[in-house]
Amino acid sequence: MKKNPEYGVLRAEYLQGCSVEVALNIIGGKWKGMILYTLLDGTKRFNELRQIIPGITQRMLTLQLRELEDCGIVQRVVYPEVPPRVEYSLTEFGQTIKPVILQIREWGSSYKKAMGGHLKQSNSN
Amino acid sequence: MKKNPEYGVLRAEYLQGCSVEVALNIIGGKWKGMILYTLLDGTKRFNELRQIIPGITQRMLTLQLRELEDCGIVQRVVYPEVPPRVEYSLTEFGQTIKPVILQIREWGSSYKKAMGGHLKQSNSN
DNA sequence: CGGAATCCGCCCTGATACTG
DNA sequence: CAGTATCAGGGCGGATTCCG
Repeated sequence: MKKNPEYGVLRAEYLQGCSVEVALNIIGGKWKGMILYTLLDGTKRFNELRQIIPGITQRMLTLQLRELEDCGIVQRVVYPEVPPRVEYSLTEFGQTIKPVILQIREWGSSYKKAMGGHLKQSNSN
Repeated sequence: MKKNPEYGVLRAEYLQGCSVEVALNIIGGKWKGMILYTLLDGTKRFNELRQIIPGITQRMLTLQLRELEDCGIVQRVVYPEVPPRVEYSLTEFGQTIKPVILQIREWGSSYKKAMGGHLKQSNSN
């Protein structure tokens, strides 16, 4: 999901595959979920996102935001100021992903609870 | 999520990160979603999965199933027959992922509907 | 039938430096 | 502040071969 150099254009590849694949192409990946989860909270500036999401590099944040923008999920607004200010937020359609992300989070939480005690201490070998 | 050579052991890395990341580590990736979606339907044999999931290679199916097994989401049952028969199914806890996958599919479906008409024909340039 | 093992290319990702 | 440019490495994933 990262070959077309033309930004701001919904690419056909985002619509390939069954519905499950289409959705996971958008919210899957290493950073997309966290970015979207962060944006559920409301509009965020670039460096805000960088601080909230642990471990993400500037490059990756930029690239992933571009893809989400291309998907029509995230909106990017540039304010012509000095120093520049860029704000990211969910688009109107992007808002519809909120219950999905929240349910994913809930399941992840229950998974941690269920599996937290099952960690083998055999890695002390 | 693919370095530990010891199978059948829940690895700590599956529990790292916030709940959203934990969940997406399990259902994200290129094939996991489709595999889980297929298994929602019930127990499947190895080659059944291979036929149902378009484009997956034997290697990838094996690797992804192993990871899902390590996560405690998928159960692998080997029948000592000739020729061998191996059946995969969701574990009891794995069943809890069903509403998540279904909601992901639903969102993907609405995404296709919403964006299907927005494809730029500008690639005819 | 259901794998395991090996080889290998590509691209994803990180690190670093530079810019408007 | 919010990027872009460039380079380098590692691992993801495909193709192929072999096995019980």
